[in-house]
Amino acid sequence: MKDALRDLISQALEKACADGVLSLERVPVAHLEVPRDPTHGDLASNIAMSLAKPAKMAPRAIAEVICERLDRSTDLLRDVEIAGPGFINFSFSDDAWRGRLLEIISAGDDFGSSRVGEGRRVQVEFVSANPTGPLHIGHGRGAVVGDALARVLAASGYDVDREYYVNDAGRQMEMLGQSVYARYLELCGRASEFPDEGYPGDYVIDVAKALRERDGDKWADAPEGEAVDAARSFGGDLLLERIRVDLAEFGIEFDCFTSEKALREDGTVSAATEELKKTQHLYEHEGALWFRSTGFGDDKDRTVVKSNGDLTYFASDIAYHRSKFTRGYDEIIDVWGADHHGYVKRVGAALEALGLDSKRFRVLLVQIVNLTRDGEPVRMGKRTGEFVELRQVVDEVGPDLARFFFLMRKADAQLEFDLELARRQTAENPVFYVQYAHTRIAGIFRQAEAKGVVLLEPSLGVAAALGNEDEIALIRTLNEFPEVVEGAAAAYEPHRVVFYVQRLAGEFHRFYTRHKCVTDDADLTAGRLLLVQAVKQVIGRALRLVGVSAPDRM
RNA sequence: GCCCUCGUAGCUCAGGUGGAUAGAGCACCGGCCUCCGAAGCCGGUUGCACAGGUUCGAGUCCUGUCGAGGGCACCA
Repeated sequence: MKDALRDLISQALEKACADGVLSLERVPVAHLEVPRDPTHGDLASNIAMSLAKPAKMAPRAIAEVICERLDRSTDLLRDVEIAGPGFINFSFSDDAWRGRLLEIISAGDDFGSSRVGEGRRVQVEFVSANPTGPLHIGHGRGAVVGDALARVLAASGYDVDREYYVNDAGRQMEMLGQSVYARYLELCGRASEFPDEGYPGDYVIDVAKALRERDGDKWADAPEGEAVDAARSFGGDLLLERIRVDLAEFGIEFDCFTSEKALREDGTVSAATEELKKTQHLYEHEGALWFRSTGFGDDKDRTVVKSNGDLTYFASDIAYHRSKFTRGYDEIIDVWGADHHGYVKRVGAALEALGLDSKRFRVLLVQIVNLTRDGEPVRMGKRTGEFVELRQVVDEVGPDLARFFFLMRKADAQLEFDLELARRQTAENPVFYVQYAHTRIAGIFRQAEAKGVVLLEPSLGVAAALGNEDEIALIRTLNEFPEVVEGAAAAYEPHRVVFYVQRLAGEFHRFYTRHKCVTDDADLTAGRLLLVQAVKQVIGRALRLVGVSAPDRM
């Protein structure tokens, strides 16, 4: 409908130019949007205002010119009016809306999908937590945002891959190895000294136990270096597996896990470093090799090769991101915790230095989750050993609530998660509000079936029974869905889908209390069933789009 | 000190890429089930941190001030 209207406006503008009442170098495409205030029609255009300057005419006069030349021979429009400083407000006819309802139903679960992505390959990298411990609630937020974003992009016609980057090389893993080794020695009844910077969490003991179960006491007498290596690789594998299971139970899966260690071992990192050396953006200082990231807007230059010859983590990062380009992705999205925001510039700088288009690289920063219990902050951190694991939270409140909750804010806003409140609200919360709308509609159909109502094939004739304000308003809201999804994809803001579905559910609940669907009037019943079927379809699709279930019974 | 993200109702948060009279939920008070599930609906009070600027028009863009959180390693 929007496209049809846009065409009508373009025609009117061209006609106006031909008539000589309007002089424009080129006819612009009208921008149409749904007005906040429903009394301002179904769609509003500000085109007259934006043309005021180039056409050297008063906005309202331009609006007049357009309206006079608008083709009204079709039954698309019911009303057109000029309002305020020069808005043109369009109202569609009820017939047009009923026709739209049928289109929505026949599109089925494809309604909401689009092809704006044009099949472009996009990679979403998210979670990417070090396999040095279980996931905590902050990772959960990143996981949910990344997953929902991937789903929204896929629905918008992108070819999406989900990737997890495993930082399994470097110091953190070394500390894990030493920590596990120390616990292992304790279990074997040997003297051990727990490393100062080690991981104190109890899970490390579990890992040590598992190692001992597999290998017995053999590492207790092995050279320490070898034993720590074994502990590290065993622990890393085990913890990564545990992360994978936790995420899978949360409904999140990845297409690909890329190992930093593998990138180092197969020469990807050194190759990227060599490549960078050719660019003149590296220089030597005090025995180390530096990247001149300040040349690309960074605060300070960054080390790539330490003076002892080791490659830094940054070197791996450069190589890893370079590999994303060579793997043929058109767009690269990283979902990072906000505490890593300092790295955005330097990675972008490195890509640019390598001659890659850093505009195709985008970082979505997910802000910190402030965990509280009855308003009191809960301290977290692997270092202190006290933190709330993601799986505890998911077990406590369920995956649907956890997901929904994380998506009720935009990613770059800080979020407070109150465990006690979440637990208490389990019976009464926004997810159930939406899911309840879905089950209510399922209930309507159960009722209809019980009463022996025969469901009719969708047709204009059946839809003809619909026409009151609430019915048309509901269709109008349904119609907004594809644009919401498109907008969410374009802005990388999956939370928009969540807000939309809450609005739709609310509108349905209101409709439900005001109007009965299964009535004595067969025509009205058929029409209303058609309408609520569409509502159920869209709520279901929207919920699944953010990974939340849409049950028929609760 | 420099950088990043943010500042909207008592609290938690939206505000669709600059539009018309800024919205939800929670909380508080009062109503609504002989009728498709009351996990619902209806009614009631308050707000864009502050000061400039850009233009027909700013919660939205720019600058500054104040405030919150985070980041500023040859750590990962």
